[in-house]
Amino acid sequence: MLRKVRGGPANRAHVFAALGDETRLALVMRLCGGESRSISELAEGSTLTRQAVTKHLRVLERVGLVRCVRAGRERHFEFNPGPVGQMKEYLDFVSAKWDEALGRLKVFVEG
Amino acid sequence: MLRKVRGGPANRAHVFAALGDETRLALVMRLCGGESRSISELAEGSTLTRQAVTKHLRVLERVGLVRCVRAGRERHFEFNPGPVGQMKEYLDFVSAKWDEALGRLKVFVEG
DNA sequence: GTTAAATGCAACCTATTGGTTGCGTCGTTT
DNA sequence: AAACGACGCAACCAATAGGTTGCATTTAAC
Repeated sequence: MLRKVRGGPANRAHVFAALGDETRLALVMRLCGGESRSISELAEGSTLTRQAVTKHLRVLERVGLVRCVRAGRERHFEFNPGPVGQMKEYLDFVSAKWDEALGRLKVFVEG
Repeated sequence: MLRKVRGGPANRAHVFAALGDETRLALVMRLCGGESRSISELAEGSTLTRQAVTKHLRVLERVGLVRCVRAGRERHFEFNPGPVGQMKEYLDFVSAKWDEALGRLKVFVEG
């Protein structure tokens, strides 16, 4: 994935990297439905260990894609949409730059 | 990044993982401007070796974010917008599901 | 036909990932 | 207070990522 950046906040690459794993993608899919879940709940359906799921949740939490709130002896994780917006902004920028380039090419070809 | 999936086409996680690296993010930024560049050109501005840049380009190529066309003794890499669209679709789906959940919550709270 | 440039290929190295197991801790529950 | 449930922490492991170096190959240029 990514080398850890000492103390730095999550940059774009880290956010993309956080989604660059099937397990974490599946976790986000489950959590974006609105209901927050405990670690054990999230691990229950999976073939993975609870600790493995915990590690993935931490990765998602570091980049802000999920946040965790303590509830008694459980930790409930819920989706946080902020970074998704950031990613879309980046992708839109790339698309726009590409479309603009295509536009220039068209003008050039057509005279 | 991701364990290699034997023979399978690039799934969503692989595409996100491909952007989960600062160097590759920078490469995409340079290439989405429209002009295709050779490996040496792309390596020139970088602190990295040509071979390192080559490896990153292959990662981007595997998921379809760039494609390569041979031109004499050079290989020119150009941006390909397809996977960006796929990523946006996924992110839009997640956002929509989240907004829908918020909507249900609002209805529940307001009676 | 040499030479030089752009690239391919393979070996190698280190740090990180993704996963496990074992055990300690902290709240709940009875 | 004892037992159980959800969790944190640390050690450990195999595989991969990211990077390097060295050398062979192709192609352009002189």
